[in-house]
Formats: sequence, C-alpha cells, structure tokens
Amino acid sequence: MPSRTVLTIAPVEAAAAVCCSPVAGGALDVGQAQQLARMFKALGDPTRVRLVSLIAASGTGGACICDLTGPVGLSQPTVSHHMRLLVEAGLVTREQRGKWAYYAIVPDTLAALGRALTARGELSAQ
Amino acid sequence: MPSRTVLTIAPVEAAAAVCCSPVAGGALDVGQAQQLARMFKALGDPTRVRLVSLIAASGTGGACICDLTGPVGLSQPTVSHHMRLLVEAGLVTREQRGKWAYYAIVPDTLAALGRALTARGELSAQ
DNA sequence: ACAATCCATTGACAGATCTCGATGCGTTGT
DNA sequence: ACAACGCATCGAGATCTGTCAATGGATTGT
Repeated sequence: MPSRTVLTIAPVEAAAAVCCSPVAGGALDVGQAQQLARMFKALGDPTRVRLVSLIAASGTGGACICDLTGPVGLSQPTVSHHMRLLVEAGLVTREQRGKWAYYAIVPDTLAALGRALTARGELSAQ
Repeated sequence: MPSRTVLTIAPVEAAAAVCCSPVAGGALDVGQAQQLARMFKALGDPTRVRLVSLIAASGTGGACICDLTGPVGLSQPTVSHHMRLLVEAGLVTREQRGKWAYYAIVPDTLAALGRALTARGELSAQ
C-alpha cells in the first residue's frame, strides 16, 4: 500500500472511462511497456529460454552456435535466427572470434527484467 | 563461479556435439523452459504489459474490463482476449462479481518469474 | 590456391497472433 | 417481463513467427 511508484500516465486519448474503480492512478508508460514487452517476447519461446540457459551455463567464455544446435535439436539457421532475436532484445551479446561467433548473456539486462517483476511485487520500470 | 544450479540435463538425443566449449554442463529442462516461456510469452505484448501494470495499480480490489479498455485504447473483445491469455498463464486471476469480472494479479507468480531471472544472475527454475 | 568449416541470409511455408464487428449469455434494474 | 449493461465467444482478416533447405561470405588450415 505504500509508494506505488509509477511514472507518467500513458498518452492515451481515450475518455478514461471512470466506471468501477480508479485505475486512472497511473501505470507504465506506453514506451516502457513496449521496451519490457520486447524483452519478454524474446524469452517467450521455449527454445530461446533454453538457449539463454545454455549460454549462461557455458561459463564466462560464451557459447558458439555449434555448441547450441545439438542440445536444442534444431537446424543451424534456426538457432542463428533465435540468437539474432536475443541479441536484438539486448539479452545476449555477440562477439566474432575468428571463425566462431561467441554469445554471452548480459546479466544486467536480465537482472533489470527480474527487478521489473519483483520490485514492490508489481510491474515497474528500471 | 559458484554453484551453477541447474537440474537434469534436457532429454535431447542429439550427439551433444562437443566442439568449442563445454556447454554440456547442463541447463534448464525442456519442461521448465516451456513453462517459463509460456509466462514470458504472456508478457511479450505491450498491451498485456500495460494491462498487468494497470491492474497492479488498481489496488487490492482488482480491475474489471470496463476499467481497462479506455486506457489501452482497444476494443472490449480484444481486451477480454488479452485477459484470457494472462489468466491462462497464471499471471492474473479472474473473479466474477455480479455483472463484472474482476482481475487481480498473482504476486507469487510474478515474483517467481522475477526470481527465475535474478537468481544467481542467470536463468533458473523456481 | 584450394578445401573445409562456421555462420548469416534468403526464400518459402505452415501455424500462431492480434485485432475487430457481430452475436449471445448472464446479471441488474425498472 | 423487459430493457440495459458487462463480458465472453465466434468468425474473419492481416500480420507475425518458427522452421527448414539452399546459398553465400568470411576465416582457417593444407
């Protein structure tokens, strides 16, 4: 019941329909919601969740595609496609080392996502 | 570098392709990955992220559909559809009170999701 | 120079997703 | 009994997504 945080109210032109209870108090910005959803969406596929966990379990050196295709049981182009989505979402980084591309997770991003879920028990930003 | 957690190795028949680094150490189970992905997927849409934050900001009483259509700027059937996905994912509950359906968040589920992201800085289960 | 390896990109396809209008069911109030 | 309201479901449309085989670029090793 204490500080409910929240930032600016979303730029929604709708009439705010005061009906039952006052949700008008405020919530996540549209932009913040988009950014959060983009990262959640990247984790919204079982294969990508496994890829992230595999990379995380591969130590500090990171993992290359050839490490991942076997465990997830998918073709190399498909794994490459999933990795691109994870990189674009900012959840993992890609570093070309010679012939191989090494992927490593971004702990800060994952931690920030986790905090968005656990902070005050509700959804929030940063 | 300490306890890397992880549970059983996934039931993957692939040859484990030992190539560059040892990711074979283990990661999330296929079933665990599916369950996590199902919840992340529910949060993988900007509208649903906003819905969750709106419901969270609506206090203990919960929010009804009529409270939500205005702020998100979508039709009533569409909002109803999104709420169904959130309920099926276990992120919110639905309670019919007379004419209205009240939705409330499930803090434990959100917190568990957050812990899956922050525990040991990596992806884990429970 | 040549062959081999790792990886990304392309093209294609089936299936899932988001959105709406129209309709129907249950509850409330007259 | 009847009208009004809140909500879910249905049907349909456009778009997005996951997957693969085929191809090509870049690097390594002979």
